[in-house]
Amino acid sequence: MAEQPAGPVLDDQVCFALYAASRAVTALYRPLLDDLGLTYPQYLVLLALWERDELTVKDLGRALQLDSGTLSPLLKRLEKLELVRRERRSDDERSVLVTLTAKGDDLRAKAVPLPGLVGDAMGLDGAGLDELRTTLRELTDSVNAYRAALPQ
Amino acid sequence: MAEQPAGPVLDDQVCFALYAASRAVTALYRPLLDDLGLTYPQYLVLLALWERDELTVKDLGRALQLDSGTLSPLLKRLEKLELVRRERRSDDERSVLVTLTAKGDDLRAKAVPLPGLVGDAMGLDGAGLDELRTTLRELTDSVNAYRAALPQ
DNA sequence: CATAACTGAGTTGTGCGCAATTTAATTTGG
DNA sequence: CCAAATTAAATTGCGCACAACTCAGTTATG
Repeated sequence: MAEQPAGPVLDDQVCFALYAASRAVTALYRPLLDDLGLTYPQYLVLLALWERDELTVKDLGRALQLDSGTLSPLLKRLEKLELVRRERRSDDERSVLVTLTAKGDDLRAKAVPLPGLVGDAMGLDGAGLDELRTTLRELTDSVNAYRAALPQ
Repeated sequence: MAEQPAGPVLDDQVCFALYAASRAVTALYRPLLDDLGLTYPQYLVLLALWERDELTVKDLGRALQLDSGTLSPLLKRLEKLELVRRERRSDDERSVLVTLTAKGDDLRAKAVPLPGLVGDAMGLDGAGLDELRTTLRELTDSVNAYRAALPQ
């Protein structure tokens, strides 16, 4: 019998592998996004807006799984960078519509090469990436369903 | 031909799937760790210490891929909770040895059920978890090698 | 129509992550 | 042996994440 620590082991944990992988990928994006003057979460917000201009803070929160406590200050910074505009909806003054400025729209072209570069660095072929993305999405859905079932 | 946004799409990105999965798993751990009075990164530090007491800050940084800017204040909080002790090494006063207190050691027993619970919530069987962990570790290594090759 | 319930943003406070800098201790080279 | 280079922690500053709370606007109900 091998020695066996009387508890969980760091390197056995899928949760740690996820945590480490996520931070490694973000760290790879960092110098690339620096050239665009963006952080990684800001880049994700712009990804959502490039896909469809005119999203409310609530829409962005649903797409990125982030709440207003994270998004409100982040969007203020993007507004200060003149990449997005924020305005209350006239038909429902509770909602804030976020739209791209011309400057924000222009940034899209500079972002096009990023996913390819990062995909290469991951050391997986197209099929491997597809499979990993599918597995991760199923895992996320499963975990979130489990979470929703737990609390009061 | 379907419409195609002239740029990267959020839901196509493996990087976003990683980011979302990592946060979902951390969020599942949160209420469980609340019962132990720990945050997720604090739990990771204790995982490393349960495996082998007596690690320097540098050792912990290597194991968790975190720098002293993150670890120093985190370890101070663990010390204030009386879960770890910190002391300079007598043979090299630059290094700080982190060791478990009895209270920190006792917490291990309460942490034993956590990985099983979280594994269940992920909706993967043992083989699926093994494969995912292997894929993620290879991805992390590949990305970090790529990063090391880039800068000055 | 009044008021209670709900909804969407924003604010506050805490704890990461990480770059950049500082300080002290050790090692190396001349 | 001493100055320069290296190393290990700690500190500072910024931007997330997220819980808890506030506030204004909207909807539902009696």
